[in-house]
Amino acid sequence: MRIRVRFAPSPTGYLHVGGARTALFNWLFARHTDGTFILRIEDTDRKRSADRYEKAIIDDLRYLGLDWDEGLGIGGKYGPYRQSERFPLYKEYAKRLLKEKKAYYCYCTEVELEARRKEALRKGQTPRYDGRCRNLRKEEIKRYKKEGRKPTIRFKAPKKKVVVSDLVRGEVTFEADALGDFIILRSDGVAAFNFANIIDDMSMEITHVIRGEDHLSNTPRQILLYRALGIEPPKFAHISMILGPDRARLSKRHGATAIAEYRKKGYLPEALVNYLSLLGWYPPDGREIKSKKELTKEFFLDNISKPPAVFDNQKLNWMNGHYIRSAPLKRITDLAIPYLREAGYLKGRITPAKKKWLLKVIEATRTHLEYLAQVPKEVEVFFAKEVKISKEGKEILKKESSKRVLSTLKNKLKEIKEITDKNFKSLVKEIEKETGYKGKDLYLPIRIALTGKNRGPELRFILPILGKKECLRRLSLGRVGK
RNA sequence: GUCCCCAUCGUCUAGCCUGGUUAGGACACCAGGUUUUCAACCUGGCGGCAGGGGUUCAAAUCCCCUUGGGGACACCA
Repeated sequence: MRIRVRFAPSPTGYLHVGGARTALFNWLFARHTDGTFILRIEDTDRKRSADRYEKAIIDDLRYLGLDWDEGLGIGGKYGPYRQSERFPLYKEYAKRLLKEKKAYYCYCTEVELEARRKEALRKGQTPRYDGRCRNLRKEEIKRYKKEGRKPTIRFKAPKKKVVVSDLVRGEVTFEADALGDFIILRSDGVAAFNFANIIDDMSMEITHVIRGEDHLSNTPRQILLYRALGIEPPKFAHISMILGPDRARLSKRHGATAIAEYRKKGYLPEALVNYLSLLGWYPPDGREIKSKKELTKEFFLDNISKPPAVFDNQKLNWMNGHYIRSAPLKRITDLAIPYLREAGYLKGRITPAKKKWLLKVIEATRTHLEYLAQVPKEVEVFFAKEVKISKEGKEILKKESSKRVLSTLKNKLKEIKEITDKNFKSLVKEIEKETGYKGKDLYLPIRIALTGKNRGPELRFILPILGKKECLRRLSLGRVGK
């Protein structure tokens, strides 16, 4: 049988790293097994769901390159793939359970329920529905109806031990009285999560449910529902949570958690995917840098690790930097252009000559990058109109040796047509020969006079990128080099 | 509070299932090399089996307890 897995986000917020990791694991498993990856939207909470989130989630999945074979925007024979369009189906199954006496109407109001819940919590008891509406007498029902109460439908949870057989955790046993009768259809007729979820998994013939560990304790409820419907449940794999540095569940207060934020900051999809793949999974050969193709080949549910994983931004940054350095220069340059525009360094159309120049600028600076939003800061020296020299820099320029090096450089520059990658070396050699200075005495004054800073991109990049004219202009700024 | 999950360097983790390893790798950190600087890169170093009981000739590995962390207990998903 062909493997069918799904990613089923609810559109109540942006795709965050945890969701992305779940989507990725599902995707990898589907691709590894040549199965089907399905995207389904769980929007039964009409109040919190929003179209813009649905759109954003789709954008982010596309950005990560996690394409789906069936579902939203694609269709398929198991559709519709939006739960809000499947309400009749849930109702039908709820009615069936009602008829089979496996569910019942409950007339308790939200206010009553909440009060009882709080009371139980206060007393240190497990908050659980007491089943008081299980056997309502006719007159009671009449009275409630008269009061205008709209009933929910509750599932009669059998008081039996439930064993969840989990692919990553093994057999997990839940005690018989751990759960009360839970709501499957709300008073407004909309299915509750546990119900809609299993009806869809069942009717979409999902074979493996790979999801966050926070769903592990939902699973016994769902298994009970499968049993009541006489259906074999899918296989479950609960992957551990992603934590912040303080070991609390990762959330906004830990900083960036939305994939969209990482995208905006200029994280490459392959870096994000690669880093996320390492959160709770380990490649058999121990080599961590992996393309999506390799990940697909090697990913299997066996080597998923159980303990929760702390999200390490430093490692992500390192990995993103690695991909920035090893990607084709042209691609990184193209990706950097929007950031340069935003910084005001680039305006209008980019001529081929300008593009060529930009490639060099990125080549000179990419080794310093962790993410693309850092580009403007790194390339500043090439765009600055003025050269601001630090106090220490001024001290160095005051030295007799510096003055001689710079005036020689100036003269040499005037003699040549243009400074290029090729003649840079010989130019420096000539200055060295003529002045007798080398090393720091030779290079540092040039760097400072040209950029104002004593660190930055390599000089062999700086001179050709600035060009003869700009070099001479900068040398004459602030009476330097006279 | 009750139930469930988890526990190897600061972090991600390999090793655990099928006891015998100098407990391995990656990020970070430190040092050296390379480079005119920084970065990148290369080499080396620092650093860990939460604690306590068992079982066994032998325990990171199997069992129990403690501790710690996380999750769930909604007309949220």
